[in-house]
Amino acid sequence: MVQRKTITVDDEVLSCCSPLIVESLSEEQAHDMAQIFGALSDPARLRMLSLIAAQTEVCSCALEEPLAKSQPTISHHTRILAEAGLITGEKRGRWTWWRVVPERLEEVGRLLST
Amino acid sequence: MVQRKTITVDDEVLSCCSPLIVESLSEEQAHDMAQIFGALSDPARLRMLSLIAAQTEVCSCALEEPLAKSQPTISHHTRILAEAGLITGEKRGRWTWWRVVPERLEEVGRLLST
DNA sequence: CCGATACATTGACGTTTGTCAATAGTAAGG
DNA sequence: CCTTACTATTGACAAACGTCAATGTATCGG
Repeated sequence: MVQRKTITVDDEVLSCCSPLIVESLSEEQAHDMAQIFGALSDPARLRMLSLIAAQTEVCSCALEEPLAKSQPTISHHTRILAEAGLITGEKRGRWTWWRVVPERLEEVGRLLST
Repeated sequence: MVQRKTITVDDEVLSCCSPLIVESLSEEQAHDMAQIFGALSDPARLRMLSLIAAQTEVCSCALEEPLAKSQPTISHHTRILAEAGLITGEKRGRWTWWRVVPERLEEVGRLLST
């Protein structure tokens, strides 16, 4: 399933401390980090992320209304957040339940720390 | 000067702890945060940021070669990073010297911390 | 089975973004 | 001044992005 897939480059980028500050980024590292921050660079996705974080578990249907976006758009955004490893989706019955990945948020946050 | 301008919304977004996790984001907050993360969502800008961070002060002319981009493109990216408050430019003589704003990086990083 | 429900995928459209050539602005040196 | 050097701005163009209608897929209830 797409929602459970994590991009292949996480470990290389986030394993250590802060490659952004410590060393000069390679093109690959920069590309991978850009993808992660790109997932955070849209208002709808940020609000979506905070909505999911507010409750511990949210199904896609509960996002459509507060974000005022169509169902395909919601699905599109959850996919992008999931591919960045920021949320995980578990399909139970007809619903897909989303939750944030706190460790991942911490990791990304540490990218900006000295 | 454009390089010294900081966007007006910084305080509202970054003053407290972590609005992303704590509360549900307003459209304005989400828009402003998205702009900041958007500045970090490009490989060229990330490498540029790490190049500036590596040395303490860099002039634009020293970025053109390692990034392999044209001069207008470099100027474009420095502008975006500066408008996000991540770097500051000081014009001395003919050169514009860029440096990172560590506190700002910390602030942005804390947005992702719980 | 069949209809309904939740979600994903596809295709299309307008907008934004990254890029560079060309041009303009500004500061230093003769 | 006039020229040279560094940077910003403008305009143009292709690629990427956000959005939604239409369609597809899978799951539950009857």
